[in-house]
Formats: sequence, C-alpha cells, structure tokens
Amino acid sequence: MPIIKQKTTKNTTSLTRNSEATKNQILDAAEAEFAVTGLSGARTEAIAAQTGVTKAMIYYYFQNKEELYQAVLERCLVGMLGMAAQLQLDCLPPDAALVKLLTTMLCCMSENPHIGSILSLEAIQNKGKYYPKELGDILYGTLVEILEQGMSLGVFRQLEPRHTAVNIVGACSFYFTAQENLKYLWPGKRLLGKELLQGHTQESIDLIMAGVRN
Amino acid sequence: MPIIKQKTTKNTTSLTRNSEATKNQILDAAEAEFAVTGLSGARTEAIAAQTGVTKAMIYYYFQNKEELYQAVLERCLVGMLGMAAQLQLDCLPPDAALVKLLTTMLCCMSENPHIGSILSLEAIQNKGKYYPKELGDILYGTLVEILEQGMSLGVFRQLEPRHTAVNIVGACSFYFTAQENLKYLWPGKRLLGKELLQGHTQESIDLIMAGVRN
DNA sequence: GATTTTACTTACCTGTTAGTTAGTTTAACC
DNA sequence: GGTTAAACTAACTAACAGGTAAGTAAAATC
Repeated sequence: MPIIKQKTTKNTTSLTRNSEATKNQILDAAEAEFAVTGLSGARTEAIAAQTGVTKAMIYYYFQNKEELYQAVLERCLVGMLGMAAQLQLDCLPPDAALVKLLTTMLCCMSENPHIGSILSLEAIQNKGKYYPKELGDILYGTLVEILEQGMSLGVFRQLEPRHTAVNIVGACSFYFTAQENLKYLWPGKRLLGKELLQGHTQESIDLIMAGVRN
Repeated sequence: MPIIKQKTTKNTTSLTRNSEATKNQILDAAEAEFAVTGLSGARTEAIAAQTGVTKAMIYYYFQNKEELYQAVLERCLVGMLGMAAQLQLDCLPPDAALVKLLTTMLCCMSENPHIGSILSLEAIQNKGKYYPKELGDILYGTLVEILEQGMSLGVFRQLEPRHTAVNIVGACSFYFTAQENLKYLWPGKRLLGKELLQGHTQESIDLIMAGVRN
C-alpha cells in the first residue's frame, strides 16, 4: 500500500492519526464484512472492531453504511479495471487470449477471495442494484469478443458467445464462492492451498478450452 | 403439494386451522426469505408476513430461527434426493448419463431458483455449517463416477474428476445465482423466460460435453 | 354439551444496531 | 506557545428484531 500523498511539511508517516490510512483500514474491514454478510447483514460495529478505531469513524468518513458499501464496490471495480487494462489481449490469437484472460481471472479471484462473494451477495440480496455495470461490460465484453473472433477464424466451434461467457465465469468462480460447501470433497486439504489451487486453475482452463475449441 | 395425512375422522381439508398446511406455508415463506437474506439476515417478522399467520406461529412449530433454517434445508435435500433416485443413470453410457444428469440439474434449478441461492449463502455466510453433506455426496459422487467411467472407456479425455465436477456445477448454477448481475447482458429479456433458459441449457450442455469428450 | 387438546393471537420483554451528538486529543500553522 | 482545524472517542437514542407469556378460539373427544 503505497502512501502517495505527503502534503504536509512535516513527515506524517506516523501510524496514528493518518486519515488516508484509517479510511483504507475501514474499507478493508468493510470489504471483509460485506463479503460474508452482504450490505444489509453487515454490522458497522463489527467493521469498526476490525479496525483500530471506533464505529463513529465510519460515519466520519462515509455518510452511511450504504455509501461505505458503494465505496467498497468502487474500489474493487477500480482494481479490476486496472488489471484488465494491462492485459493487452488484442495482439494475441483468440485461444491464447482466452487462456491469458482465464489465468488472470483465476489468479485474481484466488488472491482476493472477497470479490466473488461480494458480487454473489450483491446479486442475491440486492438484485444487482449496486452491481458495477462497467465490470460486467469489460469482463463479458472481452470474453464475447474473444469468442466471436475465435469463431470467425474457425478456431472455436459455433457457440452462443454470451451464454458461453457466463458459463465460463461460472465455472471459474464457483470453486471460490462455494468453497465452504466443497471442502468435504477434499478432506484434510486446503482448497486455497497451492496444490488444489493449481489443480483447479489447470482443470478449469483445460475444460473451457476443450469446450470452446473446434 | 399432496396432502398425505388425513388422520382425523372428519374431513379436515378446511383451509383454516390446518397445522400441516400452516407449517408448509411457513416453510415456503422461510425458504423464500432465506434464499435472499441467508440465515442471520432473515427476519422472522418478514417470514410471518408472507404467511397468513403471526410471527409467534413460527415458534409454535419450530424451536427457533436456526431450526427453521435447518428444516428448510432438509426439505430441499429430500426433494433433490427423490429426484436423483429416479434418474437411473447406471444403465446409460457415460456421455448419455452426463447429458441426462445435466438436463435434470438445469431443469431443477430453473424450477426452484431458491436452492442455488440458499446453498450459495450457506457457503458464504455460514461456512457450510448447515450444508447437507448428503447432497454433495450424491451430486458430486454421481458426477465423478460418470466422469471416471467415461475416462476408462475412452469416451472422455483424461481429466481430474472432482475439479471437473465442481466446474460443471459452477457453469450450470452461476446463471441462476448471479442472474441479477447478468441481466444487463440481455437488456429487455427475462433470464428465466423460455427463450433464454433454453439457450442457457443448450449452451451449458454443449460446452461441458465438448469440454469432457475425447 | 362439557372438557380437553390443538391452533392461533396480542402484547410484551430484552438485546441489538444504524446513526448522532457533544466533547477530547493530536498535530499543523503562525 | 497559542490558535485552529482535523482526527477521534464515549455515551446516547430511536427503531428494530428474536423470542416469550398469557390468553383466546376452534376442533376433537368423551
């Protein structure tokens, strides 16, 4: 977490009384809480307890719980868009582009397991009211583009790109969002451990690539 | 909903004061509520409001909210197991068996969109504490069996059956649990309408079968 | 038709929770 | 070093939510 702003003359890297750091702490704690409970179920007291500050600070930095939730979603969105921008898939053939996109997606979800849960809860509980539409645009838009290009080049079989894109995202994300229900399948092993994670990544890519290829 | 018990001498199909019917009404309402909010988020008052009776009736028939939740899960489980028992996949070749299982699964989820949400929320919010283990056993067990049989017969490619089973369930279920986030992909169309549903079913089966076949 | 059992309601209690207010401490600035 | 503004806290409020108690009405039983 790079400290960008250093506006004061004095060195303000002091760990206490740093508004930017506190705000981020609140956002981190809120992200963790929202990822389990969703918007309405989240307890501001619980969020505060995870930070070093009191509940009132939440209302000092954010208008209310809803705005805090939107800020968390916004921060996720920005992170994802930044990642997507670096991919440069245009210069790759469709199959290589798809593999790269899948790898990145899976890596992203394993590094931040909150995102999948937050978006799932957003769909189920809030009927997608706060869903960052841009995220859908970029993710499914990119997937559809790659699939269409692959079809026109004859590398991929004839398929309906939007349904296929949804199924691809579903196949990749389910392992993470449903992990607590799936742990019985691998007794004694950690689903987010290196071994199983690598297995899931490989198998997901294999299944999908075999599923779309001609 | 067949009325099985008719223990009294008098005809008690009267709509008021029917304990079995009331209990089922509560379970129906609870299922709908839990499917949106999960266990902790569910409001007993809201459940009661959806039935014809008062909140106190919930505690007349069930010890507490947790037990009501478990009863809802139990009822889902029984329904699914009953459906699975009728499938008779053993006498089919692996590819036909897989198609039949997928078709049934997709059909099941489109008819009862609550199940997917409830199980998702169960994983995310309760860490699978109340997850009906039997359901996982039968679903993933059947899938793994089919996949292994297909591999040994050379019909399916070499794959890791458990990861693949998870990815298959993920691909099929994501459309339903995340539908509210996905609706922007098909502006003006109903995701659970006949047209899109048929498309999703076909595309899911196509993707998965192409993904596993040799 | 009187009694008992079952189904159901109203009113309440207790703890919880989003959000506020009024005041305190820290540090920046002159 | 005194002033001011920003960061922060403790204590509170009003509404909500799980669960209960005490009582009522409809059936079933005799």
